[in-house]
Amino acid sequence: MNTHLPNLKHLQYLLALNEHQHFHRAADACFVSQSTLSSAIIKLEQLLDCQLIERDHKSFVFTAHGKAVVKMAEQLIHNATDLVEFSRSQGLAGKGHIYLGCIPTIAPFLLTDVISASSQQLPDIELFIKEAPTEVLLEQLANGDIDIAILALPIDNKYSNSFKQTHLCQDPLYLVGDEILTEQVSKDGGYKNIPAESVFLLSDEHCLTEHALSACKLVEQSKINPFSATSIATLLQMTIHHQGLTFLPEMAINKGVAGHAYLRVMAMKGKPYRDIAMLERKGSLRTETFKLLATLISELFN
Amino acid sequence: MNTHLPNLKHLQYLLALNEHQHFHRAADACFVSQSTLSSAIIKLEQLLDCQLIERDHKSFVFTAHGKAVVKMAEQLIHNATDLVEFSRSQGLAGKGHIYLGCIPTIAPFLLTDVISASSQQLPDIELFIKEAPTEVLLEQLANGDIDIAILALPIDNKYSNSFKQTHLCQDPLYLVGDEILTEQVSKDGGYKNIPAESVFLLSDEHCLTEHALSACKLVEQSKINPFSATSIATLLQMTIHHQGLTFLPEMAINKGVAGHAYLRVMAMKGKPYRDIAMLERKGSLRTETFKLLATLISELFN
DNA sequence: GTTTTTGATAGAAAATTACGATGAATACTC
DNA sequence: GAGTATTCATCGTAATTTTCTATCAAAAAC
Repeated sequence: MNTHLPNLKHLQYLLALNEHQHFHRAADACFVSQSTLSSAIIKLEQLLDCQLIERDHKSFVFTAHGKAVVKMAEQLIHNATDLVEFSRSQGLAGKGHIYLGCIPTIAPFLLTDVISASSQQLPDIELFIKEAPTEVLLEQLANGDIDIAILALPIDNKYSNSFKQTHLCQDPLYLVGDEILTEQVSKDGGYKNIPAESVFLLSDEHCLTEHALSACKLVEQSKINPFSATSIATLLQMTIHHQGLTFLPEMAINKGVAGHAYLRVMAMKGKPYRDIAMLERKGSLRTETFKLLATLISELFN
Repeated sequence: MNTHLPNLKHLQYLLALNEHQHFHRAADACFVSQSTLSSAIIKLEQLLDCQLIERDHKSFVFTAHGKAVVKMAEQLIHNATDLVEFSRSQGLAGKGHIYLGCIPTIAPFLLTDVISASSQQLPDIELFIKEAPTEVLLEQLANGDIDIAILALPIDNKYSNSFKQTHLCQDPLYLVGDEILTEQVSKDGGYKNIPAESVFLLSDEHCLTEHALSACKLVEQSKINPFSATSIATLLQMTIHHQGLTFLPEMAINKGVAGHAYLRVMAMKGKPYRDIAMLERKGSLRTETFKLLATLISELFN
């Protein structure tokens, strides 16, 4: 807090004076009295400690410096107006920018559809996507880097009770992999007869791994291959190459990722699924807007 | 006059809040009370019609949009501060930008010296030069496009009594040209024995032409070549090529423009000269600054 | 010489901004 | 678990800033 800054309204008066070259007409254009405009200019000159116009009792001219100030003021007013107009559109339901975070095992299968549906049905909303694992998303949501997060439940985090959850859909998990192995598992109803290290999983920060393990009730650590993939694409490549098994969510399969001739896709016992939800901060006032987006996403999957 | 714009001070409060992430510390940094800052933020949110921060009674976070507003506000405050600081330096004696207009028969011989001397002796002044004929300069001076004009007296213009004149120097005129002709003129004390069309002049908008004619008392129109040059360089080329005569000011000759082997330079009868003066608007408050520049220029020529 | 135009000024009114005290909700301490 | 501290919001009042109305002074127009 150092220099005193001018009142933007007074700068607008200056611009009006420059435009109309006449105190009374400029004042009219600003819907204020002539004396208001006159004293505002004087005030500006005092604040800026320099002469903006030279008067000779009947008329006036802008000084060269006055003209330079006008140019700068125009820019300033323009930027300020931008800021206001930009903000105004943000508060209303169904409008504004939404910063949306999404976990990597959802993003590639959900977001293209969401973005195109949203640009159709919610044309006044602009989405800005960030992809990050659950823990990072929760952090970003808590500190305001993103407005909403789309991820798989449950979440368990120091912030989690300051978030509001909106359930979006259930996403079933499937067993995917080598034909012989998938049939073996199907016949046995378990994993005891498959070779060691034949189950491939994503790395630990992906919650999908957790879901898959709890869904298949795989307890023998030896069946799990020590390589851990960091993306579903890599996971599938590893599975194919080593003739192994893995678990994929339906939304990925629907997008054709398991379309490789070698792969078999098989429903699992107990029809396990993951719950996909949208999170927002409880303090947010844009619930209406976010609900519109949530409804749109739900409808895409039901 | 349309949208209401925010108070820049309030935007500064917002920036302080962003920086300190704490109402009380931010308020301290702005030298206001915590309640002032708190209500200023609320006021901003009302004006912008959106949520900038989300509070939960003990703490708060900036929304994604709040962060965007902070970025824009930073830019805005920065520009506003620039405007103020830029202006502040303008009013003081010996400081600021000076927009200086000069006629083309002075500019090339005076300004390089003036600029270098000024940057030495008046380092806080920055000169911006415009070159234009007298009539244009007077117009620009009157409407504030330039702060001061340097030109040859006398001036006679609808604005001229709203200008203040500062005499800078006397600039003697010399007869320049073909050896035989210059000696002829010198011997005769007049122009009756030189060939027709052997006197070369600048075009009419250059006041030097007027000065030259009144100085030499040349009445016979037939002696004047119908070609009229638009610059001293061209004038000299024409004079040399057609073995004619012309008139040049001392400041041009001192800069070596008449250094061509063929040319003779001869003082004229009655030692005619033009008066060089600096003009400013009577309404200007920067007289002190302009006087410093005038003194500097005078000293360069005395 | 009077009227009109134009910008400045003074004093009162209105609006805005700021302050101090208090309150509510939460976290911290012992 | 009661007491203390921290933190931001709120309320009423005070100070400041902005604006208005009316009037003035200078110059131009008629």
